[in-house]
Amino acid sequence: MSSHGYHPLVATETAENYLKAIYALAGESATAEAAMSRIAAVVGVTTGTATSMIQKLARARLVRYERFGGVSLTAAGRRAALDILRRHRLVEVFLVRTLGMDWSQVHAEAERLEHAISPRVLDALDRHLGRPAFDPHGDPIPGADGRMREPALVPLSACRKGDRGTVARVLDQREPTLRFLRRHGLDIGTALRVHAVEPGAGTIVIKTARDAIVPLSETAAGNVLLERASTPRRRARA
Amino acid sequence: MSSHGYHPLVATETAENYLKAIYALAGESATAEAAMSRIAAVVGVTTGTATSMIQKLARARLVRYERFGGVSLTAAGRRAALDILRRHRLVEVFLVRTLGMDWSQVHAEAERLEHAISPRVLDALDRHLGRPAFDPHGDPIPGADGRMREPALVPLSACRKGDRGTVARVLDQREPTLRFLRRHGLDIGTALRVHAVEPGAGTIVIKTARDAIVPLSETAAGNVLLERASTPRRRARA
DNA sequence: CGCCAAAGTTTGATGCATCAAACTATGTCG
DNA sequence: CGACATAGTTTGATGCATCAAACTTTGGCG
Repeated sequence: MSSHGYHPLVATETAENYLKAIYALAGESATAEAAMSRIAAVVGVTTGTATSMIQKLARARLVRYERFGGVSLTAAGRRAALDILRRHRLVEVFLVRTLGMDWSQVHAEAERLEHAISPRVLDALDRHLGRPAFDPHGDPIPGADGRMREPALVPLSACRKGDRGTVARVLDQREPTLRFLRRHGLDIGTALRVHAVEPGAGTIVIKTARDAIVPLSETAAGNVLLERASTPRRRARA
Repeated sequence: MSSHGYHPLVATETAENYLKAIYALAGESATAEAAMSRIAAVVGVTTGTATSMIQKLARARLVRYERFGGVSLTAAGRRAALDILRRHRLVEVFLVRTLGMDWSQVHAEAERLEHAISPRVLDALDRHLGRPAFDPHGDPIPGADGRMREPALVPLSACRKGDRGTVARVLDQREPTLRFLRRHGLDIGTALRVHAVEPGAGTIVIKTARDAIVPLSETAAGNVLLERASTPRRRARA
């Protein structure tokens, strides 16, 4: 019951969550810094708590930190963050493809499970799923070597009337958003056309292949990334 | 990242481990009591730690406890323990059947995963696996209602020369034991015959359908449960 | 330039889970 | 019956993660 036996990259689940938050905020670039208050908000703690946790991560050489300066990931920290992201996204693929769960629910579930996946299970899962490159929301899955290609995609909010493309990625993981998109047939891989842009109303109206007309706010449209119709590529189907 | 949203039966992972330990030691019977030192040993903590944790579980009405008296599960505690057992065993079936892992490894992995499985995922998993009744070691899986049938089986150590049967359950989850059994073709469902009982050597020698002759100590044989040849029944195949 | 709000840090406290070590019941055996 | 070993409990401490609240920088603006 007690002895576990394999030594995870990072000491605790909590630390993993902080690293994931910093990665999400600062991204791939080693220079980009995350603000303490943003980290605290994403992890869901007070800024005081975040400060002391970040100081601990800095002592463990997972982040670079200077009093009143920003926070950025070290190479080791980035590796750990990508490892967590890999676990999270593979779990999402599993939940959708193998267990048949809805894409609107799997983010929260993967949040729980990602910390309990050992390298052995992760590898078996990856093999079982056929080494997928994208998760059910179109997010790319880092490889076992920590490398990840982020295809260049256009946010729907940057498109103009008449533009065509297919839904390639949805950045917003919130359940209502994803349920809304699914309800209107806007799954990953769906072809669509920008029917109208209404700056006055702050909306972008799209028309799907099934001739459904769906208006989205600019904010919502900013979270839907398109692959331009002219440049076909293979993607994971959810 | 922060908000989880579903409220588990028991507050913490640690508490779950204590309940599981008590169930393993005291079993189904409400009267049976587990000794503090045994609980501490199974969970892997000092007796002092166990005492204080048990006192907390008693306050939460999950166990019955009296100073210097034994520890037993309340109805609520037993329900929680069976729920954990269900998660553990379904995860084991998944790891073997879906991911193709070896039965000698899955116990340790399930130990990690069982705490991260939400009711929703558990249910999807159960459906995906076809609602199995036994895990890869032949242990029965409690139903969603908390009910569990433990078929009556005979330990190999209680058999006599000439007795026949099939391996139905292995109580010892340790990796070397399971690797040994598999190496000698003693999987769940394997038919065998007791070839000789050697009280002098403290061994029981069995002969498999493939004519392999395997000697086991009485202790090891006590952990291998047989289904008598005369009473066929359907079991989960690993 | 100097002040102030916003962002960040520190401090002192809490609850959880743990340990080592001091202490206390229990029951067995001479 | 009583002493003693064994099992169990208590106490005081540690480390983790957290909060609220007091405090300190920083940077922009009047």
